Amino acid sequence: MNTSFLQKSYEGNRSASLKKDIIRLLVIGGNYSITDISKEMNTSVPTITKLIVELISESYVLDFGKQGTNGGRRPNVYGLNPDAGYFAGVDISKDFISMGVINFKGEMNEFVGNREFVMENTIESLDSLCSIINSFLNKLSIPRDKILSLGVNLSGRVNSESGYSYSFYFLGEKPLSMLIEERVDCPVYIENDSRAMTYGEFMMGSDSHVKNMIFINASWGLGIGIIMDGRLYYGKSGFSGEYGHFPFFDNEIICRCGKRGCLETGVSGSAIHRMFTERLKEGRVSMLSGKFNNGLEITLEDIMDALQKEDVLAIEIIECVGNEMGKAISGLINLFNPELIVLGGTLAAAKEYIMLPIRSAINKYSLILVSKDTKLKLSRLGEKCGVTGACMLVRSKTLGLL
Amino acid sequence: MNTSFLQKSYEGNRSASLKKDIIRLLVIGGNYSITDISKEMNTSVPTITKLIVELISESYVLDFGKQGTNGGRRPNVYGLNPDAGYFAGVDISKDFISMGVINFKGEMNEFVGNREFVMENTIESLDSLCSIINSFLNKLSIPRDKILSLGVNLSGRVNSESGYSYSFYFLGEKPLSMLIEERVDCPVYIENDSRAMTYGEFMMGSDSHVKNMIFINASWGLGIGIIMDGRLYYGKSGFSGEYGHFPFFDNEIICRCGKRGCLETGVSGSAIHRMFTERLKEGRVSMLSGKFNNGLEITLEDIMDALQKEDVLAIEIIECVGNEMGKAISGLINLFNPELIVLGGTLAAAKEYIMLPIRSAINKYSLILVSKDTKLKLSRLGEKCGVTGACMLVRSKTLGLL
DNA sequence: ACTAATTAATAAAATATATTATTAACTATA
DNA sequence: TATAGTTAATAATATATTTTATTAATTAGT
Repeated sequence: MNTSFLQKSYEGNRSASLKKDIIRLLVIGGNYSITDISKEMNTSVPTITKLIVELISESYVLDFGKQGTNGGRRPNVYGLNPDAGYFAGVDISKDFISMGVINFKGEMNEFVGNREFVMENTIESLDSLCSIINSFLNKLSIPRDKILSLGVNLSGRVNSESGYSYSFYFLGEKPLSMLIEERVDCPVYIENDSRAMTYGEFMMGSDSHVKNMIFINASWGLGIGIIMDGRLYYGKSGFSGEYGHFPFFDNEIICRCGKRGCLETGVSGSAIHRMFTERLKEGRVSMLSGKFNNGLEITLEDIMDALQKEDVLAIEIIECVGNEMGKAISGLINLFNPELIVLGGTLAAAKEYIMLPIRSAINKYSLILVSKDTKLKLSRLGEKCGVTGACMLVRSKTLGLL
Repeated sequence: MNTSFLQKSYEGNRSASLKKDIIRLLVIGGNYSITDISKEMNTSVPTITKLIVELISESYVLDFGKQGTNGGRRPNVYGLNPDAGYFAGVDISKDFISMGVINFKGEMNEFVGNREFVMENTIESLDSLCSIINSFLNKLSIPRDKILSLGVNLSGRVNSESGYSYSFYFLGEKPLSMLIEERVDCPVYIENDSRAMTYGEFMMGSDSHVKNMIFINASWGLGIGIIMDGRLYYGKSGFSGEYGHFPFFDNEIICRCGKRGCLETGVSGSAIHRMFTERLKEGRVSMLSGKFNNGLEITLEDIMDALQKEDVLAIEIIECVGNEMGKAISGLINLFNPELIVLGGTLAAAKEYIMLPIRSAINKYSLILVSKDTKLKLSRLGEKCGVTGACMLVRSKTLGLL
């Protein structure tokens, strides 16, 4: 009878579906009084009262006691029980992984950023990834069985529904999510990195009322995430947002996808890296010239560091890339008429060095009437964006809130 | 008590909201038995029975009697009453207007295609437009008060919520929808032409299960419409879909929007028209050379006619434009991972002449994994697309089904 | 400190909806 | 053409939900 709203099929079970709606409300809006929930959900106070009592007895919800008010009897406010369960997230990028855990309320309890890890398309690499995840989870003060699920971000084509990753860790028959599940012994959802970051920024961003936003993940590659009418957009197989492979340039640079002219070949961390080393080869000077001339590998992180130290070559290249990115963003504005565009990923660390040329290109290339609707911001979450998104998204998936 | 589900606010009125859901179901799926509706809506048979009886007494719904079955008692099937009301639609393009009327069931009763009309940004032009609409509506066999609303398609930036059109008929203080309403004495909704066409194709297309589709309106300009998760996408102010002004080319052609490099300058009817006349000026021959050399104006329609007659220059230019369009469509595929892309508008009449280069460019420029999800089709509705969309959309808006 | 006004929470009554049982209408098959 | 099996529609009953009334807790003003 008193089945958890998480379990079973609740098709046509109004009570369970209302409970889910309450959880959704608390996830998005924090704490609420019964009267507020009742108004928000167009459902009577006695019904909400009954459901809240049940949710408390199931320990998903806590009574946080009386709240201050502007006249009248003070209501009790209710919110999610932080300890009802935890959700872990892993963000895998080109050379690093980051991991974290959020509680039921969505607060991040643990975070490990940018641990070095080189991904290879082998079972061994997957084993090693999973043992890193396992040791992270075991070191937590949270009992292992309280971690309800794990979200894993990967770049490239990821079908989070089927659990298959096609660009990385495409290791044959079984879906990747199942392979990881077998190794970490906990439900696993995989997701495209840009989409997860988008969700993180959407849920944690200051503009929580925003219903139409585009997140730009400008890292080694370039991907975007799309929130439309308040929902994360996937597309037919979850491959939406591959803006990096938009045929944007008339150049002869071969993209890692095999095609040429991709936006990514001119607008991305890899593009900056290529341009920068090309210039060094041509004899341009930079504070990285020494390292380069000693035959050492220049990384994208080196370039971003140099930028912070006002390296002229880095500034110049970022400006150039920013201009093209602004042009590309103009296209998105004309296409989506979004309320908000958030720039995130590695390149977002360039802050105003990249935002300035972007803004000026938007003025140049987008329809003014359309672009004046659109706010452009830097990611609030920074390097935690990927993990936050992974955690938030896996919570929503687990609770069935999407 | 027995308030029509169309009127008043039905916030928190379950009965009215269920009625709307039934209407929505019948709009999308045609006729249903009570059992089917009950299953589809997760609501009990007695409840649905009660609501259907009410809807019949309100004359929105008709009992179409017994249906054949595969064993067991035959159910009565119910569907929309065609005569419950009518919806008119007007599609205004560069040089023509088309008008039509659908009944409550969505069947087109009347259609007048491509009546010549030159739109100007003046009150006089608007007066003349409205008198054309009025005489069309008055000539119908349908009593005027049975026409519940009128949908008007315009190209350019249209905010259908506020009723303002910013690109055409931007005539000052009052919203355009109100100006037309005053002249035709019937509720008016204005809409962007590409979006309306998209909705028409979405509702009438063969692939009715498709939840993610992109419609490409390739006419004098180039616009797209977006259906995501089964819903028509508007964006913040309803300006989404302005793909024609995506900064796509590195050319020096000034677009009608004032910017340069817009996709429209290379992929659109106007681009074909420009290229064609340029070639004629350069001395290239075509079956239109005679007309051109006599100093007569060559229209886009002339070129499309010549194409049908296998004019080599027309074929050549269409092929070239098709290739660029395919490149542009590849970008959309990578971005949206849609299930279906429909090509409509004037250029769709070029059929395989344009589809072939488009398909080949998609193979060249899109990610195979993504594009193999996507079917590409020509519009089923052809020249009726705009009016059909206007009618279907204004029905949905009036019935509150969006 | 008392009173009126305001809002919250609970209880009782009324209404709405769903479940189950029953009857009806039909198909397929012996 | 009878009969078992199947599905639909209706009736009766049970359950769920809302509405209204009542009580509780609080603030602001006198």
